[in-house]
Amino acid sequence: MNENLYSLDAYSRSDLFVGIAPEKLGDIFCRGHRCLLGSGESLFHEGDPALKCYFVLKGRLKLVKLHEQGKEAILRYIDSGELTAAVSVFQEKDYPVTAIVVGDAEVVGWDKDTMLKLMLEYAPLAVNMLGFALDRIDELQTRYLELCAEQVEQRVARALLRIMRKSSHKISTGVQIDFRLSRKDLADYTGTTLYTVSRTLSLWEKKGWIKSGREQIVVTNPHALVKFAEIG
Amino acid sequence: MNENLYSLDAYSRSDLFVGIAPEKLGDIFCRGHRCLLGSGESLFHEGDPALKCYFVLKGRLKLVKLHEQGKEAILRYIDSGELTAAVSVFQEKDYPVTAIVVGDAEVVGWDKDTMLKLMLEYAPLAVNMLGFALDRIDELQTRYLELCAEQVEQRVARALLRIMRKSSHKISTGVQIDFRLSRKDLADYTGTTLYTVSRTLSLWEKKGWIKSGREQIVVTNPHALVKFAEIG
DNA sequence: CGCTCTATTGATAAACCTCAAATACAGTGG
DNA sequence: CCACTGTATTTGAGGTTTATCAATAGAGCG
Repeated sequence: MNENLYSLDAYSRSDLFVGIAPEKLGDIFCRGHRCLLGSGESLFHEGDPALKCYFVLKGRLKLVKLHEQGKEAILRYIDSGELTAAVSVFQEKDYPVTAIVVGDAEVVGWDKDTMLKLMLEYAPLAVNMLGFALDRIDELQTRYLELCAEQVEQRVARALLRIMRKSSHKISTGVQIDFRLSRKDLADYTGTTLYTVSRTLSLWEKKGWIKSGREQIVVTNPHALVKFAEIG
Repeated sequence: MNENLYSLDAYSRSDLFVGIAPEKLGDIFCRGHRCLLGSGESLFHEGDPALKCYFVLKGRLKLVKLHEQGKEAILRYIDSGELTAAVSVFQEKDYPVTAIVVGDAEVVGWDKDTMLKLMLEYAPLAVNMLGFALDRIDELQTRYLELCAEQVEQRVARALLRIMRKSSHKISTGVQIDFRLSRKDLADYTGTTLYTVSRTLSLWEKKGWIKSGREQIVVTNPHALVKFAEIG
């Protein structure tokens, strides 16, 4: 029962369910399938038939898109309280991206039919989903422009700040990223190489803007980083 | 009356209105504001309060996003039969992009309230909009990956093909892009400079893949271009 | 015909990637 | 507690891609 309560809590905190009576959340919850996942597991894979969409109850997913020559781009981190793979509901397509679990995670999945029924039954759900889709378009467009117009260091700064604003906690020395984030991850997120990210972070460490270790970063001077991200 | 018929025709051909009875289109049409636009005019500008969303009846829009240092990215061309600025309906935000008219165009705009009423009255409209939003996310993600992983020439090839598939017509010597497309446009679309695009097109012209003039391109060997776009 | 905008092309420089090798670190099992 | 092993990270050197700058040529328009 504790588990159920926990999950319902994650539901009700999410903006996805704004406008839906809290007592209905149990119903929505029951009609999906719960799933526990370990670090590095993939929830769905690019090219698989898109059968379900998922709500993250706990933990985090990394959405990546793969390129032929082995390169990959991190499109987004999906924190708990967020929905992903909404495509599955509307189109008879394969997943266009891969979702990889970061740390441990717990998700609920609904298949196409169930989700369609839920959307008809709980109208705000569809509207909220459209709202989120538009948010994601905006974010992608912004990052697309940054990738076009800015140099690597500036993009890394923006990436680090974007991740920090979404998933970090204060510690004595600064603001720490909540999850394991390697140089390679940051590189894939910003369209560069792990070498360049490493050099960049080393430089910032010398300047006292950050403090970084193995797959782990603390931003010690967010203000300086913000300024740099804006001016370049 | 001829004009009305023309416009209704554009409506009914658009996938946006799938699921809505054709005889209702007149009603939807009447509740928006028609607007004729000349080449280079901007329909809305990044940073303006987002009051309306627009359906393109005729002509074409260019969606651009501007960067501080004068650079700009072309996010998308919007052909007739497509909707843009759906953000305006859902969020109290400013437009995140600028829409510039390419050639001459005719659009219909609905303000937020009208659009919300229409969506409630004609349910398929909301669902179709969500479907299109998801399509756009997919396209942006794909282009984002390409920008991360591919070199300039490959990206230019993909861009030219993407534009060709959407807006071209056959002529005796090949497939001609429907609208004026400068080297600068292609550069802004692919995240490079007009110089590099010029060099690339010159090369392809020597190879006999294209035939280009001032703001105008004919693809004479689409097959070769497709192959190049895939292999790089 | 002259004006303006677009395109071409060469030379140069900058940013960044690639490769290679060394080093640091976390986790594991003795 | 320590050595061991597999990653992650750092850093240098060198090369490639692509941007930048500059100058010229060409095309369309009044």
